[in-house]
Amino acid sequence: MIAPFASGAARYELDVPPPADGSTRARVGRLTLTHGVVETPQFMPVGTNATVKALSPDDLRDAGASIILANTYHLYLRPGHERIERLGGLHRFMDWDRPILTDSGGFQVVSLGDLRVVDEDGVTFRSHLDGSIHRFTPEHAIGVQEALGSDIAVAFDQPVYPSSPLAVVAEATERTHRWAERSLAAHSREDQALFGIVQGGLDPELRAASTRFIADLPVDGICIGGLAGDETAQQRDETLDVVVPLLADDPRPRYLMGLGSPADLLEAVHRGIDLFDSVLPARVARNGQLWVPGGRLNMRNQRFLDDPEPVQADCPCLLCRRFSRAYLAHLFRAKELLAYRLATCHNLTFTLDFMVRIRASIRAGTFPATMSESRVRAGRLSSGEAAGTSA
RNA sequence: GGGUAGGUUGAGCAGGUGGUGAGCUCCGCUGGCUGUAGACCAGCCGCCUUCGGCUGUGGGGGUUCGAUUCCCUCCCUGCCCA
Repeated sequence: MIAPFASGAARYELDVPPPADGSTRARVGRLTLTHGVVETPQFMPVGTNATVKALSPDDLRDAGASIILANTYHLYLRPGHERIERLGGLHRFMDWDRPILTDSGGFQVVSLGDLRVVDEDGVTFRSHLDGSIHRFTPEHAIGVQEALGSDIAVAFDQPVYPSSPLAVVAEATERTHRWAERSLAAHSREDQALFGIVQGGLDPELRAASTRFIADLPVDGICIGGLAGDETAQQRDETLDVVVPLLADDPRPRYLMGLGSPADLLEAVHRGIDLFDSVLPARVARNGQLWVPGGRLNMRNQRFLDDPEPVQADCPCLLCRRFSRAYLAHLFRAKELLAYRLATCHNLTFTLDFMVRIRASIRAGTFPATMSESRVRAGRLSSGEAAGTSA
């Protein structure tokens, strides 16, 4: 049994450790933060601009969100972290009183592409909003996050696409390590946890080295970055099978950054991941794709125009309680704003309920077998492939 | 009734003054989206047997080797005047 982890701003306890038979690395835990408790495995909806697009805080709560993610880079540029601090901090600003994790802005180093230049000290980039020039260093990224007042800050890192050449991955990974140390040194806020990020691309040795390096730091949690990119599912699984076993006796939560499809969540929980975030359920919802047990519905398809049934009969979300598929299909065609809210409510409710069922299954000692419905959909969890047997 | 401007693929248009009109935007159809520059992007969107072929510029007729273009006539629509 792993001893609980505790720092000034975070405490992590395992309610259900992974089974001794090695059939799965899945576990249930409780992460206690300044603004509340997060049960793991858990999914964090992404609210980049201090809002989960299309939803109110009440909608988020109704969907079952216990922690959300916000973005350092975006809030620094607009409205400005100092303004948010003056206005009482991020929680008060967006009226969300549960935990918030802020991503450091490292991901934007990749996603903004040509707008930035990386050097050893930090990143110089052009604002995507007005073209003005800005600079982020590990110290600055931490300073912004402390001003925002999130429950969890994340070290400034330099992710690269998984398919990048090994030399590129190696350089970015080593720089990420130096930046993690600087992030840690710069961090001072007692009521805010700090997570470090493992990089290393798809190379097993780089990944292992990065895992050891980050795990040796006194951070409050271990992020696994650089995935959810252009890698295959198998490459992702193999990478997790390198990282997680090295953390087997580590008492801190493991956070896989950027993954969010039901199949991906299931697979990664099986391989020992505790926390997730992704824009996927919210983004695909806005684009008309609704997640239901056993598959997905594209509400733009004309077959839904006369469909009086709810999207998912047993779903407690605002959409499914009160409206038909036909109504939602109409709203999407008319580009009515309610479409985006209702669809996002549903997909986040679905995703967060999926995590509830995963936790229940782990508690019952039947994971992943009782998730068989999803298992068929995932098509990847075979009995001979149990995580622990090969690790 | 007179005058005038028009009639182009579901809608709205562009273009075309005798030498091969399938171009655009909507609408529509189908995919995609994973630490959010994303209520977005991509493909298709006359017909067929689709690396090609056929049809198509309001209807009919005429001139011509060749007509969306020139001529005649008819129909329809907007506006102005009676």
